[in-house]
Amino acid sequence: MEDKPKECSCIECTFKSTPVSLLEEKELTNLCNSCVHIEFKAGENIIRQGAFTTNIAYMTRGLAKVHMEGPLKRDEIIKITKAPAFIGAPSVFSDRVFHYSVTSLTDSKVCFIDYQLFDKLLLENGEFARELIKELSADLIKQFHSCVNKTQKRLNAYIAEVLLYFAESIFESNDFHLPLSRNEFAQLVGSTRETITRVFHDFAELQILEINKDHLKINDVKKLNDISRLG
Amino acid sequence: MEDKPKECSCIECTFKSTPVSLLEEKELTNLCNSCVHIEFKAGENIIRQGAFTTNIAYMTRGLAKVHMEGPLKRDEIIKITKAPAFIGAPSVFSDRVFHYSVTSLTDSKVCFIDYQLFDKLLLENGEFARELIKELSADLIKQFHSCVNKTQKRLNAYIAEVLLYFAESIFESNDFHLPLSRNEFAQLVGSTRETITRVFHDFAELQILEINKDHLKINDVKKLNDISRLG
DNA sequence: ATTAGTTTGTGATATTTATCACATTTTTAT
DNA sequence: ATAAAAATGTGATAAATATCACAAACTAAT
Repeated sequence: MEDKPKECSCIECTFKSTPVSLLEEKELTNLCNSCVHIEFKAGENIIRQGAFTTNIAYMTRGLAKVHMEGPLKRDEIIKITKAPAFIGAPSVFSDRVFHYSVTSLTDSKVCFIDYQLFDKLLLENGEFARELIKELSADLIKQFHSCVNKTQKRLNAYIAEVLLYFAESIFESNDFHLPLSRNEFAQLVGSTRETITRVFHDFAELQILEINKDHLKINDVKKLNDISRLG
Repeated sequence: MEDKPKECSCIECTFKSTPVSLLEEKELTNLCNSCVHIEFKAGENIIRQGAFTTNIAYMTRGLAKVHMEGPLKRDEIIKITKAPAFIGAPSVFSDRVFHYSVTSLTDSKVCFIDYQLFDKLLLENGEFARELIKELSADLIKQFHSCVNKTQKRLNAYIAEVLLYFAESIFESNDFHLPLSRNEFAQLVGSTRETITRVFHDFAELQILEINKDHLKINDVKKLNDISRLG
């Protein structure tokens, strides 16, 4: 182990994620020296459900789907994650077995950090630990919300919500390329490919949406919002 | 602040919860001196959605429902929590506003801990922080699972799963008093009062369940399990 | 004990969404 | 460029569950 950072992109991470920005220089150096950066192409599997792990995976670039094989052996997408994010955190901290898969939706970059070191950071740097607690807490609450909304809303309302999520939180634009197939979108909202087709067409007919393959343009955010809230 | 514990039930907590058991004696003493124990009767509201908070709520005895008003203004029950548990943790750590309500289902006891002190413990005691991270992580994964199962299974299968959960995890007996009304049970599984009645009767007809008001007896765990896994 | 309020049960019906079958389009590989 | 494979669109139909309306049972209060 060396005592100063080599050419290592961990330094850049500092500006991207609150937890990492709290590390002291020496800690960051250690982090740099015991992590591996790997690039993934769109569609590649980053984390595989059922695998045992001793690494913390920190996605520094790209978009990924977090998905899980359900009891009926069909895949459900739990959420869409945008870098930067600790994509494997809850699994590593609970029992070291991944309970879900993560697959990249765009080209992406993931930094695998040795768990031993990470654990040491947690023990020694309270602020780092606190930030991680904050992130996990926020994730948990988001999860509560999306589960409640999915359960309570009718399908077109939940689809409207997810479309707005893509526009607002993922792409920050009302005009974007949906990084999911119709089938994957169905897995995300708990429906089927055919029904997604139909709802998208309904939205297009109502002049809310313009659809061209995977290119979506939300023309009427207000109406989509109304559907999301009331429909 | 005094420097030795008064008659304070925090000491007992040590044996109940991993995070608390990691505290040093002095830390535990401080905890004792800055927390308030409150008892709740069955049905009383412990945490109210929308309220601002500066306390960590630690339930030391009893059973509670964690519930949330959904977008259609109907209540959904997110989960059933059994003491000991940090019932408000994720909300306090993210933005200090409760995103859900917690209502006791049995008589229960809750310890409200000042957030300032709690935060200090987190910063100074890395192992305590790590345990909290573990708990939050495990909660998040449980949440993923229940959301996927609820989405993917048909209703009777998910109801079977929830009944088994009560038997195995909450009461550790196949013979118990359901602490929820039909309507609440419906809110937990995402259905309606009427449908719960019908499914319970179906299970009774199949000799799987004996029902007498809120007293349930699971006669055929194996069959209920089959329904949960495949149905 | 009687009444009022709440919870539960039950049948008829409506609604939503899945499923199935097949056509069409798009993508990928040769 | 062509064939094969994968993804998408579309109508007809089926299945699951919600909704509605009302009856019955239970609970709590006077």
